[in-house]
Amino acid sequence: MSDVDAKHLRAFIERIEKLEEEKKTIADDIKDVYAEAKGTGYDTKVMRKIVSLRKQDKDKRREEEEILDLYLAALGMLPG
Amino acid sequence: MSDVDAKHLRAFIERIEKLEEEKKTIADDIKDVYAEAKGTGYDTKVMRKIVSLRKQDKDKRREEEEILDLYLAALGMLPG
Amino acid sequence: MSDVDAKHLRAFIERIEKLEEEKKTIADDIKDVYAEAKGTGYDTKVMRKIVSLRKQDKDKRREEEEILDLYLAALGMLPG
Amino acid sequence: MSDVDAKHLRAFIERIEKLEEEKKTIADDIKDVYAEAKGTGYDTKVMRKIVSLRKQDKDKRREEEEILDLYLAALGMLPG
DNA sequence: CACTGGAAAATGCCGC
DNA sequence: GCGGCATTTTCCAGTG
Repeated sequence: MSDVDAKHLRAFIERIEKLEEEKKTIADDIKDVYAEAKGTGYDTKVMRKIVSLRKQDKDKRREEEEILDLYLAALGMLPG
Repeated sequence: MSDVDAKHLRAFIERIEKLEEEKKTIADDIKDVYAEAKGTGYDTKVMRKIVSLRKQDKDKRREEEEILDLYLAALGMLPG
Repeated sequence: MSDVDAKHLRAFIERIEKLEEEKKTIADDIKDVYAEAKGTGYDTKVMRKIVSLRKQDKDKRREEEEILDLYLAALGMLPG
Repeated sequence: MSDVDAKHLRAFIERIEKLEEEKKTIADDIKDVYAEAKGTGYDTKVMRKIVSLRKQDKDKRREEEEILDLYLAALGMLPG
């Protein structure tokens, strides 16, 4: 591997590591919020379940749009 | 649960969801970097290994510093 | 490890391997059904999406029941 | 899509869902065996490794037999 | 501190 | 043959 390649690879690695750090920071922030909520008396287990259910709603809606696109594409490709 | 509580809980949930979204954005960015690296010919599996190893190094170093601090603290030699 | 232990472990491993085989058989059956459907003109991508959405429905319903239990438990209303 | 087609599609979907359920049942059975093994003191991580290695062996042996068959066929020495 | 449940990573599969 | 996608497996934090 040439020096140039090595530099290139190193740049990629460093970009990733920087992003990973940012991601970790946010993950810690999330933990903090749960901890704060717990500190004011909320049940984190319930909270996590709520967050999870709401996420499922979003995901499902997104997928329903996808399948609609699939249907439309299928209809657009019919000979008639 | 009173209205005030409900509002409070809702605020926590929304903070979490916002953070989760940010986290997802960054995770996607990381994927993009890997994809870009792959597009220029790098093996992402190897790259992931490198990132992982370097992370272990970092964690190890951090841990060693913590232990050192513990020793220093025990000896009453820490400025704090 | 004693001979008895070795036998015991071996028995566990073999039970697992047998089950894994059965699982693979069923996975292959599923593939066959998709292939058959494709052969009669259906779009497998659409089919997979349908199956996936219906599965989400089921999962979500199950989770909603779980969170209901959590609520009831929190209110001290669960016979547990 | 005609009613007949709809019925046909529905039948395919239901066959798949039934098989998926069976697959899930077996997957759960496997989990149970691991749990039982764990309960009697075995390290499931090690067990998983063993199962995985043995699977690789099996796959490798199968592949080698296939290659052998190819050779034999090329030489006109296969009974089929 | 062991266990469960959820996130992340790795693998395999399908369609193009 | 490859890229994207889904499944599976692995890992880790949170909980009791």
